[in-house]
Formats: sequence, C-alpha cells, structure tokens
Amino acid sequence: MVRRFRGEGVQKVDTKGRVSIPASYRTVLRDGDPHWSEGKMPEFVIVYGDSRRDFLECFTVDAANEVDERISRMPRGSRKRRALERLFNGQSLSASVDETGRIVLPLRQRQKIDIKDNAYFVAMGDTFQIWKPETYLASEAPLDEVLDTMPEGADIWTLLDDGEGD
Amino acid sequence: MVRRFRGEGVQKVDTKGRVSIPASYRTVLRDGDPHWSEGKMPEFVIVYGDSRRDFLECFTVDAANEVDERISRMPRGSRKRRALERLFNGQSLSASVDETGRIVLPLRQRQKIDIKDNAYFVAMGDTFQIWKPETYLASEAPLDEVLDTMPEGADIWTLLDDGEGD
DNA sequence: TTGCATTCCATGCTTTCCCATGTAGTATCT
DNA sequence: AGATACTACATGGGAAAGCATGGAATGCAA
Repeated sequence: MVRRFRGEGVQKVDTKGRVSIPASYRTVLRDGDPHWSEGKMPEFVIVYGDSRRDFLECFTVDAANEVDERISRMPRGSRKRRALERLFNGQSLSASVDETGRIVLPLRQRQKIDIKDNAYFVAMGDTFQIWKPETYLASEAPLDEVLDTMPEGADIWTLLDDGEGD
Repeated sequence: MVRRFRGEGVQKVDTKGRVSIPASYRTVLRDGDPHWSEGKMPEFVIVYGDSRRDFLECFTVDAANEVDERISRMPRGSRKRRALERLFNGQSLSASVDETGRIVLPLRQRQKIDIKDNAYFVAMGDTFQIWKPETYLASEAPLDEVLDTMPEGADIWTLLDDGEGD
C-alpha cells in the first residue's frame, strides 16, 4: 500500500494561475512518480473532464498508469471504453511541480471550474481534488444530513458496518 | 490481536504545538506501523473531522489501512461512503513521532479542539484520542450516570454481560 | 510590441532540527 | 540503608530549513 493523500484546505491562486501544492501532497506525488529522482520535482495527471465535472481530479503517475491499464483491458471499441478513454486521455493534462512547489493551472481549466483566486484542495486517498471553495461547500451539504440524522453522540464509524445504504 | 493503547493523562503542549506522546502509546504505534524499522520513529494518522467533533482521533497505520479498505468496499458514490471518505481522507493528517517522542499538532487542529497548553490523552483500544482537558471532563459526566444507577456495591463488569443495551 | 507563459528572485511565516535541562525511577556501590 | 550514577521520559529554546506567496524579468510568438 502506498502513501495516501490526507488533509484539505485552501490555497491562493494568483493572476497567472499559479497554485502551491500542499507540501504533504508533494511527498505523495513524489513517491508515486516512477521517473522522480533526487533534486527533480514530481509530475502528475489532472483530469478535468466534461462540463458535468465541477472539480479537477489529480492522479499520481502510478495511479494514472493503473487507470490506463484497466481501460486497456476493456473490450476495444466498446462505448464504455471509449467514454473512459475520452475522459482520461483526452480531457486531462499532465502537470509538473516547479521548484517552489507550485503548478500553473491553465486559464481554461480555471475557468471550467470557475476558480478565481482561491482553490480548495481535498485529499481522496490515492487522488486529490481541486474545487472552487464555494462549490465544494455546496456539494458537501448533502453529506451533512447523514451526520445530522445520526443519534446524538453516535460514533460515525458505525457507518462502516452498514453495508449497503445510500 | 495486536497490542492496545492503555491509560490516560495530561501532556503539555508548547507554543510550537509540540506534544509528547505517552511512552506506552509509542510502542503500540511502532507495532502498528508496517514501515517502521529499527532506529526510525513510528507514524500514525490523526482524524480531526468537522466542527461536530471536539477531539482528535488517532489511528495506527495498520488501523488506518483497515478503515481505508472497509471504506473502499462500500458502494462507490454512496452518501455514506462519501461522508466517510471526506472524514477519513480529507479531514485527517498523518503525523510522525520525532526522536524525543513528540509530534507537532498544527495550529489549525489545536484551534479546532480549542487546546492551549494542555492536552488530555485517552486510550480507546486500537485508537486513542486527544482532548482539551475541560472538554473531556464534561463529556465524561454522562458516563457517571451509568455508574450512579447501578446497585450499591455492584460489580461494574456485569455491564459486559448485558449484551445490547444503550 | 502586445499578450501570455516561463524563470528567477524576494519575503514573512511556519515547521523542523539540534541541543539543553529537569525529574523520576532504577541500578550500583560502599 | 544511604549516597551516587544511569537511563528514560517530558519539556524548553534557538538556529536553520522549508513553505506559501508575491513581484520583476526574460523569452517567445502572433
């Protein structure tokens, strides 16, 4: 098991689209980049997808390769495979962290998720996501219901045992 | 069965957020860290959660991996799974014990549970928790009720046999 | 040469690292 | 038994390194 992304928080985005990748994420990116070597900065893959996605999803090189491989095992020419190929190969770009720990988010991608001068980073295990802060908050609201409807003082980890559920 | 955390007590928190991990906890953390090797210090995972949580919950690496795995077996995209992912991946951080047996609690997490210069450590079996001392005392009060309603001189361990109950 | 992107430098702040000290508790010696 | 030496643990302080961020300078292409 490789190291996982953890933590969430806001980062500033400047007028040129530069954003600092949280330092703790950088070590995971480094470990997940087979080409990384002492002194260099890691690369990774950003999937932006179509208009239905309102966040950017970021994969380490290793994680991206794994996805590519799973796609390549699907029936050639099937609709599902083609959809995934378009998303993962077409609607994605690769980024490389610079010496100061930042990447540049191209204007197009910033506009796509409507980011102006703040970006919200959220760890999701073997990937992390970049959101417009307001959008993220809104998207999480439904989850609060899950917690709010739990009995007072109940342990959230009991959710682990619930199996199915919604 | 792995070794379990035992005991509770106060530790000082200095201005930089440094806290000594009780020595007895450290050996459990070490045993629960698959990457640990002679001479290195163990790592572990701190879950801080959202505003509803007023304590920090600490997992050995092994315990954290188990939770991750159970989450990954839940239906992808379900609300419960997403709530857990946000909690366990997003609202957590990994910490590593230094040579003097301490970790650094980042300012954000200290403020979240309103810790100033004392932290209360409580063992909870395969996890342990970090509380603001006053908050912990307050949260304990309800438990005293359980004891108060037991017959005079009753053996507390009879609770073990009660099965369900609340 | 105007607009955009890539490099290079600058800075305030946080975190890490290294070393120092006090205090128990235990072991050792006489 | 009493005194001394050791060791483990909890804690503190200062210096050095790292991080997030901003701005200027340089390269390049339409």
